[in-house]
Amino acid sequence: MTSLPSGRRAPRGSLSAAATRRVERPAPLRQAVYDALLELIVNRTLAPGQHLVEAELAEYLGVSRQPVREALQRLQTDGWVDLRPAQGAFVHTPTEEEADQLLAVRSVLETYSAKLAAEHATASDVKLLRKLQKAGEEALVTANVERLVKANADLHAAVAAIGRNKVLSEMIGLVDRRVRWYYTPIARPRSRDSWNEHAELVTAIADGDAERAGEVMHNHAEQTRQTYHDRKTPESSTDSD
Amino acid sequence: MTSLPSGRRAPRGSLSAAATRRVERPAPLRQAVYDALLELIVNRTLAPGQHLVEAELAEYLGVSRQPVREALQRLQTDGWVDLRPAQGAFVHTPTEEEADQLLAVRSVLETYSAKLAAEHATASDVKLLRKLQKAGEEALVTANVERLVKANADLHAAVAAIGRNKVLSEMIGLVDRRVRWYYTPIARPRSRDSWNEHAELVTAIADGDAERAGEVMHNHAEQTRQTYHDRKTPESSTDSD
DNA sequence: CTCGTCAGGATTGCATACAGTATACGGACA
DNA sequence: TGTCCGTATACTGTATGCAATCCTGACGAG
Repeated sequence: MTSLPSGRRAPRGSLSAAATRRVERPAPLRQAVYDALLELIVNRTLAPGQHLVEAELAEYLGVSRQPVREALQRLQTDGWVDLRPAQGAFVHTPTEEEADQLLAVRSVLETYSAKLAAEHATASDVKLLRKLQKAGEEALVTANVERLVKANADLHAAVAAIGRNKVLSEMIGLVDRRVRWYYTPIARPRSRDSWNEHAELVTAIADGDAERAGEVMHNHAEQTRQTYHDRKTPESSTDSD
Repeated sequence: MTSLPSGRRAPRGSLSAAATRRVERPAPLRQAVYDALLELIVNRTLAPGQHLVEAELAEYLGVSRQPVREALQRLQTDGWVDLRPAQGAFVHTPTEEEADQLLAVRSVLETYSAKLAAEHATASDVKLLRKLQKAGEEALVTANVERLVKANADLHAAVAAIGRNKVLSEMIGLVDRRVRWYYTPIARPRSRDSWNEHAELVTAIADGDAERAGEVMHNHAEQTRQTYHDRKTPESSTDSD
């Protein structure tokens, strides 16, 4: 290290360039492991209820047990796995009840988020929303499931971000990801309606109409909840919410 | 270990005694460490911004670094410490902005919680609430800060539990603890008002009036938020919310 | 006097080793 | 044949060791 060019320093330029966020930190291994395991859980490679053996995961990922354990810790507090003392980690099995409760909480948080967004939205914020809305519509016509899901997530995340409440944003992010995990594989015959509602939402936010934005989002979320309950017909389809 | 009386077995008697919950599991050390550290943070023994050195904590608690690390992981995801890669753990320093955002989220969650409670409350639930309310009133007249804080936390937790939404309860628990951490040491000149509002709340819940319960709780939470903002007079006092 | 460079100590991140506990299997006895 | 018990195995929980990285402060050049 004695003769290495000190490449860790921030690039030259005015200090105001700090808008580019912090310098890239060494990226701890546990974070990578967390992401990897989460991906495996969400895409069902690791099935709900499955017993996760630390040693196996460690070998599979090419690391030692230590970072795996730390990742499992976080996965537990985020609700993705259950950690039973002296027995190990199990992929969380969502119950009917829990899914509904989660959808209810999501509804409340998203409604508030929409209100805040309507109060804070700037011109460029609206522009971004319109762009995301457009991306969603396009994904809709091409029937690209992958893109639909992503577009939906992006839009909701953008609304949360506009609200300027970081605590709320993080919470919504967490809840939304779990909702998608429960909900996506089951039923989604309402992508068309969903994006119409999104359009309404964006309009309300653009108008700065907090009351209406909250109302629209509330209905939007409750529709999703309803759809979840009505799914006794395992009709395949692609919802984006 | 071969000749020890098998003292871990459940006491003799009918199996139906299982109502006493599960057998005490080996109680992982990390949990104890988590609780210990959280206590130290909440009571300000570990000051905000302070650098937490793993080795020191380990020695202080009489364990190795491993369980300390795992506890720190959880403390991070719960928002109590910041874990900077390759630098270590620092007690989280709450900003003005963050505290307000947290209070806002709390308001939303608690409002919903109150509505649910009004819809689900049984006779025995109401009885419990009345008991907790009474405990609070007593703590109020004896001006016992410790008991006041606890009584308040108990009441809110009970309301959340009555709502029968576990996801919501957990979230409220998390948020409330952090709110108390930020808020308690600063200003609390409204214990009297606070408990009057509690009384109103309990009544609304007992009547099964969801609309009103939500309204009361909303005002209650917003009052707290307001008080937080108005505290430019660091007048010592004892709030319970 | 300011800035760049570099050694030294301290601390984290990861890997490995050991001990304790839970589950599974197999044999003995009623 | 069914039940109970003892042993074996597998896995988790905890402890320790080592390398990489970061921060501090001092020294020297401009």
